Amino acid sequence: MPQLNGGGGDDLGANDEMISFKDEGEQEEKISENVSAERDLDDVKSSLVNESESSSDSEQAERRPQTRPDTESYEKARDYFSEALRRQQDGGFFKSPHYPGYPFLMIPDLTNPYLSNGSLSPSARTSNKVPVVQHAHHVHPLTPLITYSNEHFSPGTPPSHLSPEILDPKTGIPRTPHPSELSPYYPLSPGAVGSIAHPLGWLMQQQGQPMYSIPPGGFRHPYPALAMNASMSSLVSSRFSPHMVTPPPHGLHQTGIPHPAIVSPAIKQEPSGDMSPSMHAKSPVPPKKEEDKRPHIKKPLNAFMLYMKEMRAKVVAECTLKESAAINQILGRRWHSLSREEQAKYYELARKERQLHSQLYPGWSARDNYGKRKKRKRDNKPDSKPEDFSIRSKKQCVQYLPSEKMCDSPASSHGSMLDSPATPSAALASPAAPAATHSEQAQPLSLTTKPEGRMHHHFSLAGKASGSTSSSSSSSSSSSSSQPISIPIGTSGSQPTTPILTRPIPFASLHHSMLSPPSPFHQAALHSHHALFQSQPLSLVTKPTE
DNA sequence: AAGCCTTTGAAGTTC
DNA sequence: GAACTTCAAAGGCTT
Repeated sequence: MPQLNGGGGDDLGANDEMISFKDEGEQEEKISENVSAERDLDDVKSSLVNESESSSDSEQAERRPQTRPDTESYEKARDYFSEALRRQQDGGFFKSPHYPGYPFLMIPDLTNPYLSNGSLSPSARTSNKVPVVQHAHHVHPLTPLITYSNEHFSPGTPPSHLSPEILDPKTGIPRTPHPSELSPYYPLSPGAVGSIAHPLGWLMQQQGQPMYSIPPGGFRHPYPALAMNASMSSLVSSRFSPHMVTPPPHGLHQTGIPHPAIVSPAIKQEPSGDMSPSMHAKSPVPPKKEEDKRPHIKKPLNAFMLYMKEMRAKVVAECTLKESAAINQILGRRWHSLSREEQAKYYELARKERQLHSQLYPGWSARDNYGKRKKRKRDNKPDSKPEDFSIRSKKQCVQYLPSEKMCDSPASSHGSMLDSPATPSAALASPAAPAATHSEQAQPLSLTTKPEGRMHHHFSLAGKASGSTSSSSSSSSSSSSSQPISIPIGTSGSQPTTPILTRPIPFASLHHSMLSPPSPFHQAALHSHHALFQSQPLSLVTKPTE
């Protein structure tokens, strides 16, 4: 699969673009971004502090220790990360790649690829926690889009693009590199497969982790029948394991390489790490098991998810905050503050992901996962009135921004929309994907339309939707998603914060601005606007701005 | 142990 | 077709 390294195809261009290093200006941007991140963090932190303050002292006493266990390792990792950052800023050897983490160059994933499915390690959750910072710690600063090009890897291995075949570390037999080896995004499961020299093997070894194995005889493309172009193969390498593709009649799939997008329910129940690798290698899906036992094929990640995956470690490394919810808020804001070009890259990646996913799992549909996740029922009164919201939600919201600022709020919304890969570039971002779906077409604009829609949802929630028990969760999520700037305070339980609010962003104007590329002036204004916003605390909303 | 929280986006379902 | 819902990641927190 030589093309993995840029064998050509339209992907290459995109990949090249994506793996290109940032220039000086971008470096500066990064730095300032870090600064703004600090502010973001401060915002969130302050909200957390407030939250803590609302809690009893004893609660705080109990909580703090809980967040300390990793402190030491975290500090170390942080130091390491800082060092890496410093190097980046020095413009030296370690320069920040455009997509430091993408595709999915998350070390934790490496060590626990599909840990989530429990196939490899004792506890996905546990194993995932500590390394949060280890991303920074172990992600080689020179590892950009591995998926698209692994040439940045393997300090000790010759770049595969130099030779289509690589030697099997075990057998010494030349073989074609398996996609999985090329991209750590979807790291192989050490337990599932023996030990192959992963491009990040040096890292793995560094951690004392087992290397990935390959089946005797080396790798072969598991799905020869699967038509794949260069772009696909590159993605396949990272994200979608062939497992779920039409089951190979003769077991080529028996490489047993777990795919990140696949989670076997059965396996999930089996957290023990003593599961024999062969078990996975043989057949991830017991023939007898049916529907419910079918491996769970995850949805392809959307642009934001890709962005989050890549940036999470960075944000986490920048602060001591580890709560994903808080981190996600920051990331959400950052996402909106990204330039449309930057977002466009992620949209493009997401588009490819979807494309690849659809080709790998032709029969798969999001419907397959629909309603599978068990939701804890909450005691929201089905017949609660809209007003009940404020009453029901014990959490309070802090107003972070002057009310008038809320209007253009920013960073999150306003700016984002303007900066987001709006149409024109949207075309660039998610260009007429082959068979572009309606959703795809609306994709870049969704940023704009969503808030409105959700607002709707929110209001209706109070009225109609509130009736559904399951809606509580989603509603909370939805409502809050429409106002990422609102942070709940107070802890009383997990009652969803239902800050209703929203950013009164004139849809029409937003839409308009999205339809027409921002002028340089506009851009400049936006940037200053972002700067302003970012220097401001989160804005709040406790009540629906009906 | 399972689910919540939190984010955006895609795609599902419902009306 | 609009509105609403679910899931994707992640990890601390809650139930």
